[in-house]
Amino acid sequence: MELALSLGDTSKSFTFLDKAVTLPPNKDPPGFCLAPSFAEKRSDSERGTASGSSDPPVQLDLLPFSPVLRPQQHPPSHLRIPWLTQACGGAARVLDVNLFPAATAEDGDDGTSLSSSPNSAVSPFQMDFCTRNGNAAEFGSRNKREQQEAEGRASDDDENGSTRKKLRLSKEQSAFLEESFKEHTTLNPKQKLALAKQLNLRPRQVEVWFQNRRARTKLKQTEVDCEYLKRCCETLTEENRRLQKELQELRALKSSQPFYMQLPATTLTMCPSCERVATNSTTTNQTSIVNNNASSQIPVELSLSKPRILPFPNGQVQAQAHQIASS
DNA sequence: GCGAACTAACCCATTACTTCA
DNA sequence: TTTGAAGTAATGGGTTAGTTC
Repeated sequence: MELALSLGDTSKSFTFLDKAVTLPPNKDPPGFCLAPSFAEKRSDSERGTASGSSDPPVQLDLLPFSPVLRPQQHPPSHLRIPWLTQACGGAARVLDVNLFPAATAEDGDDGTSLSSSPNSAVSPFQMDFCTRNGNAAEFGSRNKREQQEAEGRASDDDENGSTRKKLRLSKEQSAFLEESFKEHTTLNPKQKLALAKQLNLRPRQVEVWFQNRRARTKLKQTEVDCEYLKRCCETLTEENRRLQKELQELRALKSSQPFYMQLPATTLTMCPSCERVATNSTTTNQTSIVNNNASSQIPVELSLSKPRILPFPNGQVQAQAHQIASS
């Protein structure tokens, strides 16, 4: 897979709940957005809204774009991200929480209730597909095993937990969570509950999925960074090798041409008219002229950079060189 | 105002399980 | 059929910040 890392301002396009998503309509999604930086702790207010971070985000573009759902194409009509549905003017309808008796009874392991809050983000969701009592067939392409898992999920959850059951999320669930993650990498409690309800999962599962997803994102970012630093290191090593070689050559040149040794100057320039070399000392701020008649070498700048011919910077220096040479 | 206790949310390392070559 | 690697859901501990007393 080809990876491309781009740094830029991306988070502004992605808002939460109250603003539309500004994905280009006929263009591929902007890739894999990493914002905010996971190296930083967020304040609780930021956690609560999952937006409004003033820190410039880091965008990681993973190419080719992973085959996750696009808002225009996916998810299917029965799987709408609540905030997207609301923002994009989808056919959202008021959710009657009484449709989810099992959910209100269960309501997740975090002990929060979502049934009665008038401000709950749950209410305007389009909830066409499933309820907590496990009508797993509505996930469409879910296979038999997944259906069995979904049907047995509630009972498994209520067991004493002696054995750790690992439930595989269905493709639709994963895609839906992925799409949500693209919009915001953290969830507030209401969003978490809403997602859990829509996906027929426990809030804890949604929470864990987002945690693991953030961890995977960070891991990918680390790999990209590592690769980038590796290339930087290789480039610098090569550059260092080249400079060392150049330094050796210059030292050899100096030893074979002793007159260079007398020069405190770091810059040698040649007067194009008299063909004399002028040295511009940076330490003494004094210009001296060396007769170049017997020398066949080109004037060079004695530095650790690539040697190059130096023109006289201006006529004043050239006149000064003439003056010193003639005196 | 200050600090201890509590809580919630998160990150991180790790485990446990599933899938696939 | 077996097996090891990779992927990932889940767990537990630690940290941080907000709230309450």
